[in-house]
Amino acid sequence: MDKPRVRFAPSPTGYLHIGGARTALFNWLWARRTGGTFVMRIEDTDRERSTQQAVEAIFDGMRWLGLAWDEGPGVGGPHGPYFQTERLDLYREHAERLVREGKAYACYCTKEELEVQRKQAEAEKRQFKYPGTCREKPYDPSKKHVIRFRVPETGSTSWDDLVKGTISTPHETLQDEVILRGDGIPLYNFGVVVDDVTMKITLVGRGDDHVNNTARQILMYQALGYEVPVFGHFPMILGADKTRLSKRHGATSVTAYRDMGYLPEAVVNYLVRLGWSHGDQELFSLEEMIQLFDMKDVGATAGVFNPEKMQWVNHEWLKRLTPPELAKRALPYLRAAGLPAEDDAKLLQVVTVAQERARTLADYAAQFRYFYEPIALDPKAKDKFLVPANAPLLQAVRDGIAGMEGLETAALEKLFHQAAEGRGLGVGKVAQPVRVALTGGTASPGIYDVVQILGREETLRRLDAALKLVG
RNA sequence: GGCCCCUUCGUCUAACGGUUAGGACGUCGGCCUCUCACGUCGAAAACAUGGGUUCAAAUCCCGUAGGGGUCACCA
Repeated sequence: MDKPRVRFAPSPTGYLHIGGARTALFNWLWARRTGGTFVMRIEDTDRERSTQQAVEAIFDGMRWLGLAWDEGPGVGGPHGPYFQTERLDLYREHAERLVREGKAYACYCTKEELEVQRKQAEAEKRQFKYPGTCREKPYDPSKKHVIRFRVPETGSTSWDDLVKGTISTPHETLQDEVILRGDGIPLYNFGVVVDDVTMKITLVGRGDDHVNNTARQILMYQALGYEVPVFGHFPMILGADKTRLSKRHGATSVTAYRDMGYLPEAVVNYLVRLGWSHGDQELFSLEEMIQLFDMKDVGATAGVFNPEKMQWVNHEWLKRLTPPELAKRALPYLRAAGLPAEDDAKLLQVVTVAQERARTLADYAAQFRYFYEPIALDPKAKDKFLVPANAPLLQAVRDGIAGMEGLETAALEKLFHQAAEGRGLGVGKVAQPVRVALTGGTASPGIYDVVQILGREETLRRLDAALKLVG
């Protein structure tokens, strides 16, 4: 059997969104898994809404996720061009052939005429369906016309959907739809069929919302005399209110998650688990997914996008990075937050302590500003811990650090313990005031780590400032 | 409204006729501990509903309800 050929065919009307990314991912995984080919095609026939900017945004998102295409824009391939607007001749040829064979016909009805009929049907509470007005009229290319596809009036078309099983569509619910507009631009269903045929696509994996297009497309394949591919329809991704995921549910573009400090590994991992699973396993590398993914394991039910779980997945991936790798990835986020971070030993220390504490790379900047900037003293923390009673403790720590050779953990530990025990206190009683003095708040990484990252000079400066404040 | 699809903890899901219905996120509690987090232990939490079929149904069939999708010279 030939290797599968799959495709991702977005319309460049906006950024790459979560749902599109998952569709792309499933197709990509299948291609990688089977040694097949992943084709990228841009469906830009809606000239009003398609933009070059959106094309770039989609490519950008795909590249970030690590989903490279084997054929398509940029990489070329034997079945191009890969933009529909560059394939207009192909659609016309196919449409004309259908007209010649009587499987399609020219329709001279105007939009206005049809609109009147549609209104009429609506008024009579009737389902509007193109009545076949031009079905038997002779072909006159000199008159303004569109091409309509002739659909059987009875019977039904069914197919064995890879994820949903057998689906059947009665022909009476279909109509003679327009496949080619007067200006030669194909309509969606026709463009898809001609392209999938000429690009030799063997498996069409796409969103659930295309189920109702499938029978008409199959009818077109048959009219054209081409082999029908296998179809698989992935369930929708929903928002918390169980309606289709959209902007009002929050961020929906994959690049928004990049900007929020998510790792592509995590986004892909989360997305693959939305509609697919492998036993109890939650974490998958791209390599593991490729090995384990199977279209047959894709579930049939729509899934709610859960930002909390994606954050958890992100944290898991963050925890798996080595500190140098983490530093490299975190640096741009610290910079973006206006922090004077460098790719140096200090950054390595910061990301190491942040690794278990922050769930996104953006959190590294948000939560650990005080390693790079003067502290923002939390008033409540100040009132509770920077009080005269704690002055001797702060002083003891300050003097101890001032007199230390280095800042080894063991030495710091000894200092804090002595300061506490000498007064019959627990270490926490010392650590908290110091923590407030050094970080401005009551929650931070281990206090010895904080001292080491800040360094002796800065630690002493902050302790002195706190002592002054205490009075 | 017509047609199509879907229905297991709040959420993602496992189960492929026989399980105390499992795991994960989230939530709550214990432990660990210099705070936070991590880790760890534990708890609460689901088969939409009514009929069949079967010795046996979350699993198969039918109905009902609920949800989603789609009905363009958009994609």
